[in-house]
Amino acid sequence: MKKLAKVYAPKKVEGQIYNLWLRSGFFNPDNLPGERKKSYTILIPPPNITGSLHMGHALNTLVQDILIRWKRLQGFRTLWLPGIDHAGIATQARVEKELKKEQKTRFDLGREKFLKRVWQWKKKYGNVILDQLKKLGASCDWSRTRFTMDEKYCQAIEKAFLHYYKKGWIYRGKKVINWCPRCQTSLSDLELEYKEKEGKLWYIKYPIKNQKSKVKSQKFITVATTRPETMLGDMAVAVNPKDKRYKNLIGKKVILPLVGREISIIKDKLVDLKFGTGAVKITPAHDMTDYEIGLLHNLKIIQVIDKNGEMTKEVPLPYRGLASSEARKKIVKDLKNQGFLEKIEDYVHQVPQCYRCKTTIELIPSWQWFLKMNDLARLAILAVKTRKIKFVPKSFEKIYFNWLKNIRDWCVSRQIWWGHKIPLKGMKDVLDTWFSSALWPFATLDWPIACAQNRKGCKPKKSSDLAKFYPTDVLSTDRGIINLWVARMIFSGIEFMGKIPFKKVYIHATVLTKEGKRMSKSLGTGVDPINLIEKYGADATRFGIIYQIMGGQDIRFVEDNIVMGRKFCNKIWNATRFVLQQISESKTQIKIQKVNKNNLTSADRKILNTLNKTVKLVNKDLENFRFGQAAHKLYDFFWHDFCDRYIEEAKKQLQTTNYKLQTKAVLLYVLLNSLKLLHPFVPFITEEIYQRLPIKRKEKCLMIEKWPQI
RNA sequence: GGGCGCGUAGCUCAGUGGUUAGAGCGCCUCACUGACAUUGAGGAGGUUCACAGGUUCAAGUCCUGUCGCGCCCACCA
Repeated sequence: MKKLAKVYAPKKVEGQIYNLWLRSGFFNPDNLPGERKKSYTILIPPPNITGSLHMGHALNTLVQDILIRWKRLQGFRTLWLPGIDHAGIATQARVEKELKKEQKTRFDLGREKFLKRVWQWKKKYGNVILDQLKKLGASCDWSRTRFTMDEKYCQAIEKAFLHYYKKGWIYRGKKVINWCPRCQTSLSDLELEYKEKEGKLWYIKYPIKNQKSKVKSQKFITVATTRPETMLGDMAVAVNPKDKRYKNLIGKKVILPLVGREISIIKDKLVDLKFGTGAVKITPAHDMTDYEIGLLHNLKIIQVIDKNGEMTKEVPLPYRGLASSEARKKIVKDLKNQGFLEKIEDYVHQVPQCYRCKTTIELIPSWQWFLKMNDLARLAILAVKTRKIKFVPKSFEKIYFNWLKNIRDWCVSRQIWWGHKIPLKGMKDVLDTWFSSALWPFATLDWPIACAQNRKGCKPKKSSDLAKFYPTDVLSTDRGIINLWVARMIFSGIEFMGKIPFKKVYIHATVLTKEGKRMSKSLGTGVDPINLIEKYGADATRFGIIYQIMGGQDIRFVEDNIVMGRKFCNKIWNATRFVLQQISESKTQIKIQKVNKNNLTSADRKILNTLNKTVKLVNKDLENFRFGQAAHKLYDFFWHDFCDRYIEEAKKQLQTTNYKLQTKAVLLYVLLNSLKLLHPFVPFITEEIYQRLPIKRKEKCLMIEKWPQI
């Protein structure tokens, strides 16, 4: 037995230990020893191929690794399946940014060459995060790594699309949709970010036609708008039916300034009588609400802004071809000159922008593919209502229900190039990247190939992964994609597999800066977990982070806890040194399995009892996703109960011939069981120590030992 | 505009209505005695838990309101 160094040096052991695990093959459930009848499965939320590890990933990885390692020790057939996401818009935007350095656009290259470029990118950066996860100690089954554009995965997408299509749930239609003029694509409502901007509220006077002029009647109706350039597409002015101010104007015509078009004054409940003047200009082509009002009132749709954010030929000559922002300036100037501008107010409002490139969104009418959401939303709601799927913390179910209850049909087509083609003849569009993500829980397990189709849908072949691992146990993710991703996996799972995709949805805390702000790469407020691992070691980083996760509550990250983690690792190391020193002096074989109950001192009994109690409490905490609480208990047990109290007492007992042997046995017994308990949290150091432990009946790895029984 | 969460020691956070409110980090004093100075022993630090009311025999813990902070949702143009 090699002597342990006085100070634990993580760098010396982490790489070796990770290789030991890889060589063992035990990350793969097929290689696990023993019977292991029950499976336990987690699928990793696939990181984008554009990214590198940040604190959110690190935390999420720890949560999943702790659960998997714990269940593996408990004798489950554990699968933690890793993978990566092609991340349509995000990746495309990223590669376009690279191209920009060469002063090129994707259109300069053309579709084929551009896609070649993206695949090169994928090859280079596709596995960056997954490789970083290994540094954290993630025990994923790398042999099952999936990519959303794998051939098999593409088959799943095709199958799913056609299924919906045949059912009549996917249809093509022209609607007002969110359009990113930079990415040149449609976006779903969930792909917008709202940013507060200081703008103006322009009050514009629309002259009322045919005033057979009774002296007192109004000559104008004034509307307020934040986007005067859209007025060129106005098809009506709407007021609330209850608004007394305008009652006598309903049905009258107004002449649209600058355009000369005659449009009507209509009534609609959707108009808020408290906002602005209570009269709203209705532009069905460039506003969601206006579009809906337009449908109800049979208004024509005239598109005045095109896909490049420029004015179309539907507008009067002076404005044609202008960028919408230029058109705005000119229109305001002209309105002012012609006396139609009543006043301008400062106004702060939320402006939608593209969640990937931050360009301001235009709303334009466009032909797109939509997936009907009514029935699917109902399935998704039911699964959570009936508690088949539980959110932890439960409060997040509200966000989920809220979205599903007010859902609109999902615009699933995108006008980008990087993604899955819509599997119909002659279609150039590609699918929303989230359409493929929605199939993750079963597409990664080789649906539909693993299926024997029958009338009721998919029946997985017995030997397939799909049969063995679906439904999965836990989905752990960030709150930001509850609707974008989680909800869609739930209804997809039920629709295609006839079963929910996972039983629990764990929404982990968000890691904020010390100031309580979001960590952001561009602001330089992010903390790089890889740096922490370099500085303190992976175990210290793991323990320090998880120690702070006390519930759904967001955490403000401070390095202090990582310092604590490092000290704790050193404590584990040195307690081991002590125990090993005692045992190596002894010529007698220590039989830890047979701690003689009759010869125990009160200190012996106490530590054994406390150990049992700790096992029980840690189990309970982990069952309930209380990771921080479990870490606290283990810390207190190991440091205070074991080191401060028992080891100190043991030093005395070791002087007494009567107790000497028994004390050694208890020391080794408690140490071994502590290692097991600690292993999910600090896997490297515990494995390293286990490898050096002089015990009989040793497993190849601590990773596959037996979790302490109570 | 609606919803959710938070405001406890210098910092980051724990605290199932019930004894003198806890931990880690930081700070101070002492101790390098064979596991560990990434340690051990001891200590200071909360006008008592943002503020104001209320329920209760009893409130950091429950209720109402106010202020401050953060997040999510939303078709006020």
